[in-house]
Amino acid sequence: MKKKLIHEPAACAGRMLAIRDTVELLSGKWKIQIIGTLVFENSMKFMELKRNIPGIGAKMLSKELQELEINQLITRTVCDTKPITVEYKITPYGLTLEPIIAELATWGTNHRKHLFSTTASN
Amino acid sequence: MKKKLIHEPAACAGRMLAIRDTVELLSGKWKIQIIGTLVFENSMKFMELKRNIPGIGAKMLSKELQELEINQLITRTVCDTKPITVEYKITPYGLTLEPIIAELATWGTNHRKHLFSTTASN
DNA sequence: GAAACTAGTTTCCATGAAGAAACCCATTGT
DNA sequence: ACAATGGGTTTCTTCATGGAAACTAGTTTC
Repeated sequence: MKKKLIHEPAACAGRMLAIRDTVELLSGKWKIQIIGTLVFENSMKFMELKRNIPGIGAKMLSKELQELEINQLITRTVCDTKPITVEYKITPYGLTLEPIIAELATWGTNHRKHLFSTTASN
Repeated sequence: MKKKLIHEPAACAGRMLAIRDTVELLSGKWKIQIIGTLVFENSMKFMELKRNIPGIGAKMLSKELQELEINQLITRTVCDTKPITVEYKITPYGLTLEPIIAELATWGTNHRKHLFSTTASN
């Protein structure tokens, strides 16, 4: 039986390409936060999102949402309410990002503890 | 027994903070690629890294490596070879990023297939 | 009629990220 | 003497990111 080579050059290059692809799709200061929120809440209005993500401006939010919609990670639905509202919802495909978001969250949480324990000993 | 509330506001905000922390630590065009390479290869020289990450310039590489070192994700060791070489190595702490890198890689790989199957039907 | 709300778009501007190229230093090879 | 190699740093310049504020537009409330 041929031994599986972890460092097979082609596999390594392909892996790096895949990583680049993912990172590029989630590039920009806010996309991960938006996805993170929508993975959690499933669907939100424009203003709810704006309130939920402190610091983001309307322009940025609208731009990032457009890009996420283009990549089919979220859907945009105009609701026929009195003052018109727009609902942004995560797609099943967008939900496949959940493991990434979860890993980012748990790592960040542990990192906080790590910082505490190392700076406390100074 | 009290039911665990996923949407507990404090937990949600903390989770978003954790995500921001992680993303910020890995911000920049190249850090994830560098970490990805070092998680895979364990240790590399400066020039090896430069060759392995197509497109990166010396300035960027050096800057990103410094930042990663500050955050204790990698170590920098000057080797006493004839033309001096510097070895960059992932730390045990840096290795804890492996799950994130792995998720990014698998998602990116699946995304390629997803793109194929949707554009092929056009 | 004026103001407020939602959901943006547009314009203008400042900062910063990133690339290219030149340079530095030490050593080895020719 | 000169070029090459490894590991950078410095300078200069450009382009993209992103923020603030003003504006549009339809509907409802005062």
